[in-house]
Amino acid sequence: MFTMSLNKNQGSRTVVEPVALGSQTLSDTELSSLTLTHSGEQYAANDYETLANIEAELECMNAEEVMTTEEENSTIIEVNNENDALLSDVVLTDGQQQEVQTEQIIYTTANQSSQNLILQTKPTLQRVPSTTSVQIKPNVSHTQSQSIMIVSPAAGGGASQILKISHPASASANQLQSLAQSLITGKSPDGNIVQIRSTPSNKQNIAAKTSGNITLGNVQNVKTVQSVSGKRTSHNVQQNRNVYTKMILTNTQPQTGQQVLIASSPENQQGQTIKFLSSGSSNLNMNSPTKTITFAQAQQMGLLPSNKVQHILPSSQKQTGIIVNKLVQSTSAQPAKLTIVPNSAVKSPTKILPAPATGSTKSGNSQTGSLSSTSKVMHQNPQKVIIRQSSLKSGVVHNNNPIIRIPANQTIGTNQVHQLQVPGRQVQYVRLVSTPSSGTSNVVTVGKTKTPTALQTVGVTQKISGQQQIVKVVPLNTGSQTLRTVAPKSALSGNSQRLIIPATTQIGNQSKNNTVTIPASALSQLTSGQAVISTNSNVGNIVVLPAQYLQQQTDDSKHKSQQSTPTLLNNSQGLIGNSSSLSESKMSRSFNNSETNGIRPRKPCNCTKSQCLKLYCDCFANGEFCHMCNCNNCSNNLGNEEERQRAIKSCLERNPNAFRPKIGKGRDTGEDIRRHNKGCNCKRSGCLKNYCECYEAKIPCSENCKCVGCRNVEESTLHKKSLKDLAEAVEVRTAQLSLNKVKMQQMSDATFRPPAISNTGARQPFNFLTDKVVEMTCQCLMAQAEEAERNMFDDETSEKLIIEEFGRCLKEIIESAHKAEAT
DNA sequence: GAGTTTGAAACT
DNA sequence: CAGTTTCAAACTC
Repeated sequence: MFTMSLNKNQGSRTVVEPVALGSQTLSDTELSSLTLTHSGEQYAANDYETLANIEAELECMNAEEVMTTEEENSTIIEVNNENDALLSDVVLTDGQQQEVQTEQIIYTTANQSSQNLILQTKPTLQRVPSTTSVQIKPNVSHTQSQSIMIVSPAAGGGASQILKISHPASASANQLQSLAQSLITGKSPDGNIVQIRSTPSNKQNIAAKTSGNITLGNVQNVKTVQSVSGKRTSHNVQQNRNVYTKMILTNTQPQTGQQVLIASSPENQQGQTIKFLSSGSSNLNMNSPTKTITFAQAQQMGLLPSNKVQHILPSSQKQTGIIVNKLVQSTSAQPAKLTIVPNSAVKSPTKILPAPATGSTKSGNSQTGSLSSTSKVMHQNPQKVIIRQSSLKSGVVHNNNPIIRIPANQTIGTNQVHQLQVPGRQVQYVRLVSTPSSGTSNVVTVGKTKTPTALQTVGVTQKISGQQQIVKVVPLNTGSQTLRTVAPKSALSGNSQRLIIPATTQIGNQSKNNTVTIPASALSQLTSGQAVISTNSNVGNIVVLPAQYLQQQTDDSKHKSQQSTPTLLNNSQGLIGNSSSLSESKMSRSFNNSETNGIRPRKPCNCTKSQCLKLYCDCFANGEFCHMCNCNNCSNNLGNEEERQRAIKSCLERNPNAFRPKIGKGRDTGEDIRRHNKGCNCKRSGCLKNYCECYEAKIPCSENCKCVGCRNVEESTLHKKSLKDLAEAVEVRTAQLSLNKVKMQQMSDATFRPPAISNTGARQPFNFLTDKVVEMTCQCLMAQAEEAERNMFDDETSEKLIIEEFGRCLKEIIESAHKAEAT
């Protein structure tokens, strides 16, 4: 495992920690001797430097997608808060999110056969990234190839570069760094391979000077290199063979139908990042991209801010799809696993929606991606990627959207994999499709389970390539678990295997096997005849499912879920989410347990007429597929994807922000107060019942609201408002009384009218309640209210004073009446 | 659990 | 954009 630390707060300062690569410790000087080879050719590191000198300015690929300063936080890396041990190896010190240059680093953990290191830097407000120094410490022994992946936004361009470097197991940290510095090859928007050289001024000195450090920040100098045949750029580092250097530069234009992995944060999108990694090296089994939603699609769906998305195109054009977070896989065919470690303090719900039907989705042979929102460090064969989300303010609930990362697995044929992330939403879904021809594909979904549950295993049988594979489904929960096999719901015809997996779930204890974790919400897919495909060819295919799913499976499929809901809640994986979303808040109320455990954060819907394809349906509104709901005629599932896509499109046409969280931060003041973006419109509930979305979200009504008689105000404002409300109420009441009086008078005129003068000839008291008297009375009450406000009296005292004033007014009226009568 | 109330979403 | 209708959740009994 590599360990690196990044200190954002102090600009470029590099935090270096002792690193051990595998069992070996490499000296800094080893770096200089490192050479790169490509296709049998050997290149010295300097050669690549020379290549890097080919200057061509690569326009910022995502020029239009520059981060806006409006967003304060970026959500790029998810951090697993459960596994501190895991994080211990990964040291990421990012300080304030809103700081100038924030960079995030993602790196993978090494496994036996390969080590992967992913470094990710995050673009921030400033266009010129500061230098980021990363120190890498390999401390895990390994056998074969190792890779380093560096993802960093281009300076100011918003484009992300991904550098993948495969290196020999024996490579030292310095060597790795040197590789990273020496050559970065990417793909420009026009399809050219580009090389990016960091800090050109110190090319030769980089290795020595920055020994132990990788500078990612200055990617400003992008060099375009002529397209390599096959547009693949990979280099073997000759030093111990098995070393590859690969750099992939993100491209914002998914022109060729390539799909883009999208990660976005709903509210605070500042640092949203989309990463796509594709295997460029033939030596690496990364040929197949995983299809994801296109960028435009994501934007269309409102899931992805247009100015904050970055994509990385696969280096190979053959690949029609983009592999997201695809790790370099060694030829050992070991399954790659992606682990997303959610930021500890902040849970960011993420949703993945199927791409709109209109979006072109090419699919080709690709490896299915694996998505995991959380995972523990695995020491097993599967490669792992740990993605850590930084930049979220810890302890503060945000609307920040988590990032969806999908490790590449094989997906073959026309199957499509769509990923969408809905900001502020609680559940991430990944649909993985693999064709039978592909043999195996790893589908990894991560569900996070905090509460240990009994281990249950479900076996899903499916035929792939005429061969029946069994997928073992085990509960996410860690701890000793017993597996049991459950008969698959239905045999799947080979080509259309689908899995929808909530990204928020986390991989539980997968250390022992190649396991796939499937959140409960994804189970519905299985029940509908869809199967989870295990991609691991050589290892037992294991799919981890929530325990409750097993129950569901064993039960009649008709049972829709209210039964299972409680169980689900208990075992449910924690939502990584943004507490700011309305849905989340709903969830928190209704499913407190699930909030943290959360597989199924929300209540099942009960839609009957909307087919769950309108925003009436909470599931749909949250970008989730219905699962274990009580709805009738539900079309919010993969089986009706086209229809669903149309519905999504329709909703977005009506409201481009339809799928964005309703609750966000107040922007005016910058205060960290959640508020309803649209505001409520309550009239009768006083905003004190759950009918009110503000109240439901446990936030006070704001100026955005158009509610009437609102009582859902902040404590501080309650006092003032109560007085004003009281005065207003008096005024309204007075007006009503006046109106009633008029009406009464009219009625009296028509029917019964008490004599204005009593039998004694005296004037009746009510005749003294003229409009002027009422008005004067109201003025007195208002004056009293204002005075009480000035005096800062508490509500009770103020009300008392006003009432007393009212009594005094009445008394005066009566006295006046008596006087008039007397005269 | 049926019926009512409520307000957002959808529709006109 | 306002008014009305539809819808599903919240609420009441």
